[in-house]
Amino acid sequence: MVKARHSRLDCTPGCAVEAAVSLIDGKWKAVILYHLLDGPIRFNALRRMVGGITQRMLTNQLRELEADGLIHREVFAQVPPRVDYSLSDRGLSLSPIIMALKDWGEANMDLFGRRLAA
Amino acid sequence: MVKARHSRLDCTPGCAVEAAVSLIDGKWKAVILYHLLDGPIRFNALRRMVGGITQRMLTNQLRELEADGLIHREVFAQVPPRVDYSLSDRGLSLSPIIMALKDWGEANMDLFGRRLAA
DNA sequence: GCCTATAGTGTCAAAAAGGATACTGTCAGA
DNA sequence: TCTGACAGTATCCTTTTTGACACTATAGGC
Repeated sequence: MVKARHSRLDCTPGCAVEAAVSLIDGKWKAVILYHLLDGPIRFNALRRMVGGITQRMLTNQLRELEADGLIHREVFAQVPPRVDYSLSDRGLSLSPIIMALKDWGEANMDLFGRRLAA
Repeated sequence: MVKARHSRLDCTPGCAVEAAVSLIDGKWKAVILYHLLDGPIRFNALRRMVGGITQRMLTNQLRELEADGLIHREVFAQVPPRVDYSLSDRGLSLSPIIMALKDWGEANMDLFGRRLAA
């Protein structure tokens, strides 16, 4: 039951674009999805991969992605807790977007201060 | 001379993704770029196409896109003023991203309240 | 003479996003 | 016994983004 976090779309042309960006905007979501492309991953592992994100933000973003039906959250009843995050089918269908972003970013690193090391 | 609006990229993997989204995030930029794919367009025509954007926001977003080297701004010395906006080569190279967003958005309109009319 | 369109700018305020820090409970290892 | 890892919460605060509204100058049409 996806809640209507995304309203106000009366759908001019270009609305589809707006709808899609609304799911991956913010500083972190696209990066999170990118790392999830490699397969299921635990909360703290993801946190280390993303780098620079606080626990609070990571939790927030993951919850929103889950609410939008893009990722799955699986809790293991273990005692050092374990939670795996993975892409749903819908999330996986975003991969053309994510990869396009990555390719463009790599090809245009010169726009930014530092260059990709290797 | 592109200014360093985009700093802090010490480049973990996934940084390319972060860099790319930083250029098209916000509620409007991707939509603006999408409409620019159809060719040069005047300020107010763009405003009408985007729909719901204020003058101030449109101006802001266009200036940022220009600063990032994604669009050109051509001023005609006429007296009802005329300014055309168009994609630069670099902006045009974003089209895979924009089209991927559009395609995904159209394919997943069911996530959002209303459906694309036709 | 008045209204409209053009492409903006300036100011103020509200809302959203993001960040810092401290806290939870349990178990394994030193 | 003390510490760290795990996956978070809760609270507070700052920064950024977005929106509302008013204002500019000039030319053409009525």
